[in-house]
Formats: sequence, C-alpha cells, structure tokens
Amino acid sequence: MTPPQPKAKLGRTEWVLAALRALVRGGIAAVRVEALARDIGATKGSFYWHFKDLGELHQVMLELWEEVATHRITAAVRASGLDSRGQLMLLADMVSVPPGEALGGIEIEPALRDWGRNDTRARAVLERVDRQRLEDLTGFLRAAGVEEGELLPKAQLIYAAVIGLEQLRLTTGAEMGPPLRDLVARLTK
Amino acid sequence: MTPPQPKAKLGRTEWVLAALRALVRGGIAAVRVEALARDIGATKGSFYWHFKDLGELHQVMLELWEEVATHRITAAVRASGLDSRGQLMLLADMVSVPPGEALGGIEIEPALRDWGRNDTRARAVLERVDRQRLEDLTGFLRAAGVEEGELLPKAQLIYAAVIGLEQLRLTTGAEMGPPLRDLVARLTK
DNA sequence: CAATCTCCATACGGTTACGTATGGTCTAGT
DNA sequence: ACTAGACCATACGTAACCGTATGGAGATTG
Repeated sequence: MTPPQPKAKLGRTEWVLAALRALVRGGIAAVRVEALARDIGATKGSFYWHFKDLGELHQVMLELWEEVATHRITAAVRASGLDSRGQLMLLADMVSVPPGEALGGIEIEPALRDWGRNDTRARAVLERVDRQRLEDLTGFLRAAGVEEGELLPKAQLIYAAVIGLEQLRLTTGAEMGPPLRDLVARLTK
Repeated sequence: MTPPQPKAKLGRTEWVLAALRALVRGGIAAVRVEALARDIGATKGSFYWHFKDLGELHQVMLELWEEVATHRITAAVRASGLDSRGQLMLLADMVSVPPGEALGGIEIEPALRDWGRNDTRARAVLERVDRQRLEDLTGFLRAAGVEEGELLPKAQLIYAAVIGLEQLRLTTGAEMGPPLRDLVARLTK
C-alpha cells in the first residue's frame, strides 16, 4: 500500500539524524531543540512529544553511534572474507568514512570525540568503542603474525594514526590511505 | 617597591588565561564572559573595559596559542642541541604537554583542535600551525637521512600519531612515549 | 458519527547570556 | 586638596533557549 505519505510524519529518527548533523556542524552546543525544529520544519511541540528532554536525545544519539561504530563495522569486516591485512585496511576506511547509508554520510567520529572530551556520558561510550576497536585490532595483528608483546603498542599506534590522520585532513588535507597502508605493511612485516 | 599588591589588579592576561582554562574544561562554548568573571572574581564591567567583545578575546587567545605552539616550541627544540632523533622526541613531548610555564600547564591542544572544527578563525590558525610543524618534521627527517620522496608521508604519519595518541590518552589511557619512540626509530632506520 | 488516540503548533514563564550605560572608587599628577 | 583618568561594579534592555501547558487537526476504532 504505502500511500505517498503527503504529510511525511516525523519520528524519533528524523530528530536524531538532525541532531547528528548539528553535532557535526557545530558541536554538541549546536544540538538545540529549537534549532533542530527549524532545521526539519517542525516546532518544539513535536520534539517534546518524542523525547522527554535534551538528555534523552543525547542518550539516543550515543546509543546509535555506539551500535554503528562497533557492532556493524566489525561485523562487516568479519564478513568481508579478506585476509588479515585487507581487514585492517577495511577497518581503517570504515572508521574514517563511517556508514554512509546508516547515518546519511556524515562524518560523526571527530565530532563525537570532541563531545567526549567534555561530557561524561559521551566519554563513557568512547571508552567502550576505543577499547573494542583496539581489541579487534590486536586480534587482526595476531592473525597477521605479530608477536604477542608487540600487539598492544602496535594496535595503539595504528589506531592513533587513524584518528590523527582524520584530524589532519581538516587542516592540511592529508589523505589517510597511503600512509596507513605503509604503516600497516611496516608493522606486520 | 612591589607593594604586596593587596588589590591584585586585573589585566588582559588574567582574562585570557581564564578563557583558556575554560576552553580546556568545556570547549569554546564554556568561554563566556560572566562565567569567566565568576572564575576570577570580577564582573563583566572589567571584561568589557579590557576587550571590545567576546570576538576580541577569541582572537587574542588564538594569537597567543599560535605564538606558543610554533615559535617558542621550535625555538626550544633548535636550542636543545640534541641530534635529529632526540629533537623529534622533544618535539613530540612538547606538543603533547605544552609549555607549562607560559600557559599554566594546561593541555590546550586538543581543545583548540576541537574549536577549529567549528570555527573558521580557529581553523585558520590550526592550519598554519600544522603546516609549520610538518615542515619542521620533514626538516628533521631529512637531517636523519630519510629519502626525499618519503619525507612528507612519514612526517604526516608521525604527526598524526602524536595527535591520535593524545586523544587515546583520554579514553584508554595510552602512553605516547614508547609507541612514538618505536615509530620514529622504525621510520628513520 | 462519536470517542479516542496520536502527533504537533502555539503560548507562556523562567533562566542565562551578551553588550551597553552609568556611576563609583582608587591612584597619579599638579 | 583637586582633578583626570584608569579600572570596575551594578543595573538595564534584548535575545535565545529550555521545558511545560494547552488546545487542535487527522486518523482510527467501535
């Protein structure tokens, strides 16, 4: 059936997506009820029907991102069927340009990392995501034949390079592909 | 001479330092006139005598940081008399824990990088600082005997690792010393 | 067709912040 | 002592935002 929805009802999803866009554009301070309402062509009345308050929106944003940043990514990597080095590359790419489909092609990661510097709840989520990714990385490195004692330092180094290159792209426009490939090759040889 | 300053006059400096503290604690959104006034025990009257508005304070903050982040650091590195590898280490350390004396021992760098994601003026400063540091890094790498074609990628990689490890310290508590030493050794060998 | 539930617009009170205006205090110079 | 200027406190007007309250339009059900 699917009537051509002439009214285009709003749901929590639209608000969350608008909130993530605002987060990317102007940090968590830009995630304001009335600004989001203007963005999606609604009013506060709608927001406060879908959410208890801003805190609940924040929580939903964090839950959604944690889900996407960990489970979905690593699941896709595992299902790729690539070898260890290929999985490492894929992981890096997905971290740098996160799920276009799921979240509208926004680069959320740096904005959320900024958020985590000042907000306790966001930092808690970031800690879990970082720990999870480091575990995955060490797993891949182990599978690539890296000695046990070198696993954590090398994983930290690779992950730090991903995060850092992400930042450098903003200012110097550095590409992350080649340097990362080089680093991984160097560390797994 | 030097009466025990029972009144402790305020100058622009106190306001800028308070502003940088607030920036580190809560991002640029926390740099608010009345909040800073409460922090240093004054009122808005004083602020608006020393500064035209918030924009001028922001500009002063950026100018001060740019000066410290580039000139003073590289000058100190040059004056250290260390060899190329030693200079690289020193540079990394100073970036991670910037001038304790000059700015009260605050770690400004990540906060300012956050700021640069959303503010045009801050991003312009960041671009200059990053470019400058990358130039210095390539210089050091060249002096360490790295081939010409490998200079920029390796410099980007080292610098990205510094930035990334800085971020990782917040969540996973990773130390930056050992991994960085390892990376530099690996890249300059 | 009435009752009801879902979803949203509007209006309101309270808070917080910016920037200005104005007057007060303290010091220095004469 | 008088005065001018530096420095700052207080009070004000304006704007933006949060969260609530209330009512209304549209669909849904009996």
